[in-house]
Amino acid sequence: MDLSLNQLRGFVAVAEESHFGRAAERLNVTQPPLTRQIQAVEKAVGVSLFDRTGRGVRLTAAGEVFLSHCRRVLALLEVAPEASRRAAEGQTGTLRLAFTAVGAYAVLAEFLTEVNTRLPGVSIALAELVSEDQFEALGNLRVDIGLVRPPIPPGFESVLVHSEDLVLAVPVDHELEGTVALAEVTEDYIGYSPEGSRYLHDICAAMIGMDRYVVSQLASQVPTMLALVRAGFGCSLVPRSIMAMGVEGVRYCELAASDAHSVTLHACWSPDNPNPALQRLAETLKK
Amino acid sequence: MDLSLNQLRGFVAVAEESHFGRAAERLNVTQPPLTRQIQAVEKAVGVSLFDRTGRGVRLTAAGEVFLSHCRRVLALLEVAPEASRRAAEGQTGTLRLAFTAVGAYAVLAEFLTEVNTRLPGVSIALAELVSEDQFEALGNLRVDIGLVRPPIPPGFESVLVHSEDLVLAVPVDHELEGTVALAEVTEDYIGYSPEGSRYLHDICAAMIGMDRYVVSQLASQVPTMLALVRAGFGCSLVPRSIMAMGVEGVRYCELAASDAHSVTLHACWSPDNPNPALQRLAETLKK
DNA sequence: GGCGGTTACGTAAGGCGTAAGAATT
DNA sequence: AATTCTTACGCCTTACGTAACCGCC
Repeated sequence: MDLSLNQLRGFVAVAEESHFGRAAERLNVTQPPLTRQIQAVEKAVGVSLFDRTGRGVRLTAAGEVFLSHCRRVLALLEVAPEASRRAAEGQTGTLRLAFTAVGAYAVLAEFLTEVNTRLPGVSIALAELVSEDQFEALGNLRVDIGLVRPPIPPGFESVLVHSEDLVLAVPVDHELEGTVALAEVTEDYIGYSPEGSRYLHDICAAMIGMDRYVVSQLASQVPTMLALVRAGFGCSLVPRSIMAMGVEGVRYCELAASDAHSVTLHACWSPDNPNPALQRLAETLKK
Repeated sequence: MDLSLNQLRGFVAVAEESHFGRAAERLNVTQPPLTRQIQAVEKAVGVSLFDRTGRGVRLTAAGEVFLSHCRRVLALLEVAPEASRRAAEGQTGTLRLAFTAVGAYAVLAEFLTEVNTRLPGVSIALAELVSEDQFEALGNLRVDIGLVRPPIPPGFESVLVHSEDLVLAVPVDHELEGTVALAEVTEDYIGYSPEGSRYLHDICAAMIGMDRYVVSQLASQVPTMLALVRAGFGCSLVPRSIMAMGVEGVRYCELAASDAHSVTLHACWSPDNPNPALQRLAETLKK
């Protein structure tokens, strides 16, 4: 023998009314079904849940406990469909967001507040991944959306999230000042790793030329690069937003208009991803 | 249309197996019922809970949310009978305990640990009531057990919880010392209220005689009485356990054996009270 | 063509309502 | 005698299983 929700509802009604007749009226049924339901529940639970007092009934201690369980069960079932529908519409749920360390600094905070505004109620799970891993995770649906730099492989959708130009990071005691042309620079360049930061590596290499770009160190983490700049190993081209990091011992020079080059960051996702929260976000992002 | 527990169980099985066939096998049914159950659930919830992928199925975001609700519902129902049975056996639940302010000091802490030891898992709700209100509350079943002083009205069960003799509280600078006889005392006595502390009032009045007992003040709260003793309004007979309060400006004299009188405190309850925790406690107390 | 999910139909079980019964006040 | 819960019985709804059917790799 097994419990049914009807039996539970009957039990709750009788418990709240302390009276089979009134409970039956409330449920729009006759008394006999209620009697049978309560009997079945008591048999299933194994203890008596009511004291029959002659003029009405009264919950036993076991009945009190069972009642609180029933209330929670019924309340959960009450809200479950609504909660599921909200999840289906992307108004709730979880969005798994990946970003690159270098890209994160410029826009992550802003992007998070943006998402929070557009998708209130959706919680966000963060993961720092290099671009290569991001595309794999996006394809496997282990991540819903990524903040990546170009090039974006075929089969993904994306929108431009941020664009900024590059500035020249030099040691504080460097002789160059103000707006500089790349031709004026005589030092080596600290380069980006062609694996970890393919996009920035390629752009910088194109701007400078590989002959001067291949240097003592190839780094992919911007803090590491700035530390090398500070230590006098050379200078480096970094996204403007990095200036906000305020690294001691390093200052930044604007590039002449002819040398200026902007780098972009894109939000990227798989169109196959069924996460409604993503779908909702994608719709608003594409506008 | 309404949800049923069978449908929920079917949904959970399919969700966990990602496969109608395996889920059916696990539930010892054939596939068609599962199809119908899932369809009914999806219709009731109003959204699609699975993506049918051709080789198996996959939960949608809404399905994930609904699944977690179902799991909680089923888990609650799983434990509900056991929890109710434990409550019926008095192994869990709530015991409402009343006590008098004057009686509480001697034994309440000890009695609480006693109850806690005998009835682990039972939580205790405390209420301070004067004896008169206690008996009413015990009769109305608003309280399960009370710590009262005699006399105990008919229709209640009780056991002796504590017995102690009375000592004489005098101001620190009083001339009497050591063991004293009541005849040696020349001061007035601070008396107990015949309403609030009937038992102590009657005993003290009998020990001392009403002529010397009727004094400037009638108090029922022991701290008040001790304050009056300290202020020099007289002396007072108090239960020995009050000595542990360590009231400044008051000291205590033993009474001569001929004058010694013990006062008792009883745990008292209604035999009609259906609270299983009380029944269990009563059984162990009576031994 | 096989695997996996869906639809159709017959049968059996479960639950409701009406009516009559038992117990307590 | 009246109120309240319980039991008995007939009917209907619901839900299962078997069998046949679609859709996709």
